[in-house]
Formats: sequence, structure tokens, C-alpha cells
Amino acid sequence: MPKTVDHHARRTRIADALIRVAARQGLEAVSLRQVAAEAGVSTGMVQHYFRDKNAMMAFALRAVAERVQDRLEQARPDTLPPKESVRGFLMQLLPLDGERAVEGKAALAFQAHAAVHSDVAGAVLPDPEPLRAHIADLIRSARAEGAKQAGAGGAPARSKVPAPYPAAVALLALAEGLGTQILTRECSPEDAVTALDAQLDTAFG
Amino acid sequence: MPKTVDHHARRTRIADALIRVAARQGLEAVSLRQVAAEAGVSTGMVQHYFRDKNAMMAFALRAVAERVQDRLEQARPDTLPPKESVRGFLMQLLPLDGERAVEGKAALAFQAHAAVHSDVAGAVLPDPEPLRAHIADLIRSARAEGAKQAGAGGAPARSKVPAPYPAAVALLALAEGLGTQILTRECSPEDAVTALDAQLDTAFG
DNA sequence: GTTTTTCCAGTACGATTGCAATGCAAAAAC
DNA sequence: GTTTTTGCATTGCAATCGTACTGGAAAAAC
Repeated sequence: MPKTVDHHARRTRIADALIRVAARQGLEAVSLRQVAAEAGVSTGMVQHYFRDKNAMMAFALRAVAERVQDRLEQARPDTLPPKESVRGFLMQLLPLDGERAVEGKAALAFQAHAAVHSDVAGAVLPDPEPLRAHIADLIRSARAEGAKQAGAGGAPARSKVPAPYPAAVALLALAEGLGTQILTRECSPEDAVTALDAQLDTAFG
Repeated sequence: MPKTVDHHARRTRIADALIRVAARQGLEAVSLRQVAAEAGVSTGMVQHYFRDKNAMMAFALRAVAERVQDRLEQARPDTLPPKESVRGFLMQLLPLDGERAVEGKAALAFQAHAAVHSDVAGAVLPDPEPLRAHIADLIRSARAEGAKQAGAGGAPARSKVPAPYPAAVALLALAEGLGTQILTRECSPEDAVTALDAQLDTAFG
């Protein structure tokens, strides 16, 4: 076998360039030549590693999704109490530094793309349900712990606290919504964190 | 003066076509020829009413924003109690029918566009602050009413209820996040409504 | 009637697009 | 050494892009 190279690494490098172009100028500016130039390679090489533009886009879409997933799993310190653990998750979803701003803008562009091309999105994007279920479980366990500490003679559980699963759905959707509002400058990062913390306070007992 | 036509109506008709194309195939597919074909007019006419493509895009961007704004003001029955009034607002932001799905997909595409071209977005998009302030006021008045009905000897206000302004920020961001999750099929409309209602229950005492 | 101004269809042009095809360097297989 | 397979640079092509431009129909002004 002749000259051997790491295909996945090459594809990832090209996908990185695509993400940077998308974050800087939008998906409309993503072309084979633009991406190749951003990656510092020739268009022929891009063509060598991706059958066509759609394949390149699908790979990049999956790459952003996996990067977010990696960040979430990396920020999973199971030693922390449930509430802090969930807070760690959700903060990772907010574009609070430059790196995540780039990823966030690219993710926003891909969201619009996914809403229109649901076929590729469905084939490439991960199922959001496990994460929701995990957060719902953390909420449940935290509330059980809180009820135990309140003692047997205490007041019954307060009404008006949302059920765990809707609360988990709301937390994730809220983080996503706040993230896009930060990117579009509709909301300051400080207000976003304040709103998210308030939401955490009500979701956990 | 020669043949007189309603410029604004013509522009709006073209912008409608642009929105439909963007909702169906994304902003990448928005070209002068595509939009003209969708509107059933010639590209020459599009050029006559818009100096260039950017002007057309900016007009369409403003058009979606105004349409959402109109829907919100139209669904403002001040006779209802505050909570129902806010619920009416937020439900209008969810893409629960075909018409709003089209608008929502276009709005999603424009959001990604606005995050990248913040100059045009800043010049065209309305300030989100008044709506947030209005919702925060409704929350305040509803809580004051609730406290009065609870009587003077009752328990003090429960802790862990978020301050009105962060609650308003959260409600709007949550509606936006749920809306995009519905469009990307990450979340069912039923779960979205459930999560939003739960959020309303906690925001209003 | 003529004139003038607006409205818009049509065409043309240079740039850019996605993609196919060609060709060659380099490294493993022999 | 030769052969063979892979990795990639380059070029070319048809299609589409945004935009400039031309020309004429139509209606108000005269």
C-alpha cells in the first residue's frame, strides 16, 4: 500500500476550515474553494476527501455536534451535587468565550440548514433524548434528597414546581435560546447567566 | 406623473417570495432569479425595486421581524389576566401551524445571517427590550395581586421564585429555543407547550 | 397630439460556483 | 530495478451568480 495518511484527520481539518468560514461569513460563503483556501489546501484535496459538497457539509455538521457532545462529557464532574453538575452542562452550551462563539455561530447556521434539509440532519445529528433524560434524573435525585432533609414533619412538597422531564426540556431549550440571543446581541451574557441560574433554582427544589 | 404603483406593496410581495424560498431551501438558495421566479415576476422588476441583493435581504429581514411584531400586538387581549396574556404572546412565537412554520424557518435562517452580519441586523431589527419590560411588568402585577389575595397573615413570599426581569428574559428565550427545537424536530410541539406552561406556572406566583 | 417620466422585460458580461477529468509524485509491493 | 496504488495539484466546463445596460410600453403632464 502506498502513501498512507490519516483520512479522518484530513477530513477534520477541512471541516474545521468550513466551520470557521461559516462562523465568519455564513453558510452562503461556504464553497469548495473558500474552504480549501481557509484550510490552506487545494480544492483537489478537498475533492479527494469528500465525494461532493453535501458530503463535506454533512461531515462538518456531525463534527460540530460531536464537539459539543465532547465538551459536555468532559464537563461532567460526577463528584459535584446534581444542581452544579447540570449548571456545568448548561454553561458549556452558552457561547461565553471566543472558541464557543465560533462554534455557536457555526451551529446556528447549521441549525437553519437542518431545519430545511431534515434528511441529512436526521441521519447525522445525535438523539437529544438521552441528555434530557439524564438531566431529568439529576433533578429527580436532587429533589428526593431535598425532601429527605426537610424532615418528616415538614410541609409537603410545594406546588407549582414543574415535573422533572418538562423542567429538563425547558433547561436545555432555554440554554439554546439564550445562546442564540447572545450571538445575535439581543441579550448580554450576564443577563443570560442570571436567567439560567434563576431557572436552575426553580427546577431544583 | 406616469404610471403609479404601490412601491411598498411590490417590495412586500417580493419579500414574501424571498421568505418562502428561504423557508423551503435556505438562504443559500436565495438569488435574484429564484426570488423573482417564486414571486412570478422578472428579475428586472426585482432590480427595479431593490438596489441590490443586500437591500432585498434587509427588507425581507425587517419584514419578518415586523410580521412577528404584528402578530404579538394583535394577540394582546388586555382583558385577560396577566398570565394568560403572556401565554398568548409566547404561543405566538412557537411555530405551531404551517404559516408560522414557514416564518419560523425563515426567521431561523435570518438569525444565523444576523449573527454573522451584525451591521445590517442592528440597523433593521427592533429592540427586544420593550417586550421584555412589558412581560416583566405583567409578572410583577400578577404577583402583587396574588400576594394580596393570600391575605395579611399568610406566609411570606416563597423563596426560589426568580425576579421578574430574569423571568421575562427566560420566558422569551425559552419560547425561542423551543421554537427552533420544534423546527429541527428535536422536540415535539406537545412537549414544547408543556415545558412552556410549566415555565409560566413558576414565573407567575 | 407631443413630451416626459416611471415601470419593467430582456440581454449581456465577468465572476464564481460544483464537479469531472487529467496528470504526476511518492510510497508500498514485487 | 519495475509495477501498482494512493494522494493530490491543476485545468476545464457548464451552470449560475449579481449587476449593468438597453429598449420599449404605458400613463400622467402639457
